[in-house]
Amino acid sequence: MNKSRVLRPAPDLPAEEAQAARFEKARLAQSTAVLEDYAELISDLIASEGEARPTDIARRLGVSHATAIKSIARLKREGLATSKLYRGVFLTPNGETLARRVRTRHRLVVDLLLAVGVPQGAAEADAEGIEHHVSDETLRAFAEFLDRK
Amino acid sequence: MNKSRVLRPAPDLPAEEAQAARFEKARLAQSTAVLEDYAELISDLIASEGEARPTDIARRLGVSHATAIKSIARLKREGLATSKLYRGVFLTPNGETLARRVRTRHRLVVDLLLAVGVPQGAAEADAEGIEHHVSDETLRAFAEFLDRK
DNA sequence: TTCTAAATGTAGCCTAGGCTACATTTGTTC
DNA sequence: GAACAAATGTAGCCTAGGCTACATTTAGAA
Ligand SMILES: [Mn+2]
Ligand SMILES: [Mn+2]
Ligand SMILES: [Mn+2]
Ligand SMILES: [Mn+2]
Repeated sequence: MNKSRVLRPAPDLPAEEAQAARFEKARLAQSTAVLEDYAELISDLIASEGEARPTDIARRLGVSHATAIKSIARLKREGLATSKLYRGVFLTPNGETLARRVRTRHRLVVDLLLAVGVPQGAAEADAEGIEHHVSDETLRAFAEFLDRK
Repeated sequence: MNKSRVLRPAPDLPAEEAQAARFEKARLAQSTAVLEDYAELISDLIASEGEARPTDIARRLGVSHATAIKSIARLKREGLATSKLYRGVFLTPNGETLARRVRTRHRLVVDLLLAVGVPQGAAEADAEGIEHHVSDETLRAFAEFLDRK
């Protein structure tokens, strides 16, 4: 055993666990970030183009089409999307629900950033990553803040 | 070729590229998030406990010690940390610089969230993920907003 | 109808970051 | 100084999400 463990006062265990819980939450959010971005994008493409094709999805995301197809496979596996061979991608009801939630959240995050004075370009760029870590509770606070303004 | 590509008006290419750039930026930020959290945590542990040991790092992060050791290996590979066999972990000058920057940013993000009305617990939890996606430009806007208040 | 380019799909490779199980070293205690 | 428990390190496995190269299918054009 390391001597320092004995000489040092016991660390604050609850605080340590709370910190670990925060990191775990961030890791969990990260693990669904890709699903969220795909759902939002597929929904956008269907709305604006009438269909969501793997190539278009890939180009918008800046990844290869092979990568996009692999992620679409995960979406299907998780019950968020469907597609038939050589046909476009569609969202299941669960996928649609996710897309709506994600789109709303994305917009609110951008609006909040703009409201506190972040320049347009930075707001739009940073929101793409930030959004996935904004909890419902935080989102509510953002909405209330924007209302008050 | 898909018929719809012909019938549909040409999509706005610059906008598509801009969107891809935003996603790419988010992916890049994600790829350094782990390094940032480790640097910040190692610095905190050295400050508060006098040393940063793999077991303590692992417990604070909520991962196994094997995972922590593997990530520490990456920190070393990237010139951010050093360690000798069975000894604790230390930050290189580059690692220290990173830790300082990350700690400052972390605090600013929490403060900004609190300032717009996010409850303490949610602010601290969400900040752990959000921080990695906050650009310098956005951070500056946060600082100015907090100053104005 | 046939040809051909684009889209789609598949295979196989890589890295990061999780994990468990096992081996080694250390340092305290007896 | 030996024994033991804790810490540290290693090995090997897994999944996600990147990539390139190649195969197949589609659908518009000739
Ligand atoms: Mn996003
Ligand atoms: Mn988004
Ligand atoms: Mn963090
Ligand atoms: Mn942090």
